[in-house]
Amino acid sequence: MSNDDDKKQVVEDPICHECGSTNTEEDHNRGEICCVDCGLVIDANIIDMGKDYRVFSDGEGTNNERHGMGATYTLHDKGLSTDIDWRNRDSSGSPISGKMAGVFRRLRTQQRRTIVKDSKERNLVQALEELRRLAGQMGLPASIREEGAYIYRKAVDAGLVRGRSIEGVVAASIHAACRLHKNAWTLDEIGRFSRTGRKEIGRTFRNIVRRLKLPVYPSRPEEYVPRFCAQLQLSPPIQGLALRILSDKRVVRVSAGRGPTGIAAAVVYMCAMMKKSNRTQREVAQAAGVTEVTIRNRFNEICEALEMDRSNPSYEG
DNA sequence: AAGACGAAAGTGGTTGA
DNA sequence: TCAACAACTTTCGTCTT
Repeated sequence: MSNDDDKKQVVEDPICHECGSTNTEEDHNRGEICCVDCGLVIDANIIDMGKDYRVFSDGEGTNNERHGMGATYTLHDKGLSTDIDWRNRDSSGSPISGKMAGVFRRLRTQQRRTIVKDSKERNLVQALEELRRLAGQMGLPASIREEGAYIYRKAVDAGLVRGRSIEGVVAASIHAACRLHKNAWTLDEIGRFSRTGRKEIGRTFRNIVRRLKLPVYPSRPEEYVPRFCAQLQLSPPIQGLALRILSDKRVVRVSAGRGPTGIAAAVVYMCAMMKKSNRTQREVAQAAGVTEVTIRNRFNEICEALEMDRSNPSYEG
């Protein structure tokens, strides 16, 4: 892999959760991404990567590109502290003298001691390491990692880590970040990657949401569909059909008060059937982390709401 | 034999007094 | 704090393909 590939930021095209449109627009004044078709705000608090047009001295303002990486919450010092290279070379690449090498060795030691200055910093270094690992295994985008790291810092400031494991609070922060970014993962799914169990993550998550007053809303079935389809190796048209059915008013009405994963699982099961890519209830249940009974119940309710033939469902909406 | 079906009892979280 | 409640799970016998 080339160095360029390494640095290239992977940004997924934003998709509207409301109408499924990819026709979106970034508004840097308000820091929002909006759907052009239906006006839904898809993402808020986006970062403006553009030039800085302020002028501080003569001659500036013509080339005010920002240099170096931006500040990030995923590094304990936000990536803003000084780095001293481990190679004993000067800027042109030639070796430095033995005397200077000694000076730099001592500087590096001092630097290490100043970067991690107290127990809170040490905690943060360890926690953000765990956060990177967890987010990496889950394949989360940078925006959710940042949000997770930000929430973790807030949790530390609010004294919510005391008496709980770092892993648990990190997992709960990730869960909260996913929910805020409308990309919900179940506690079970996260628990699979974390040393902490579902119950502890859930408890900590509720605590964090309450104490930090995070605007977390109940997750929606749509958020689970892409992952369930991927796990079951179902084609994009099946995923699209599932999303269309989920947005049907009759389905929304009959889903009220029900677990979103069960709804998503039933609709995915149904769409696989419609497109002749049948999956068994057990397969879908396993992918969604619900039981076959739940899928059956939701499936029956949705069929009834859409007036479908249960043994041969079809949909034109 | 595998998958689907549905009844009945058990479990864990939420709500409201 | 506790009981009531709804959603979901577990278990199991039966039916269908």
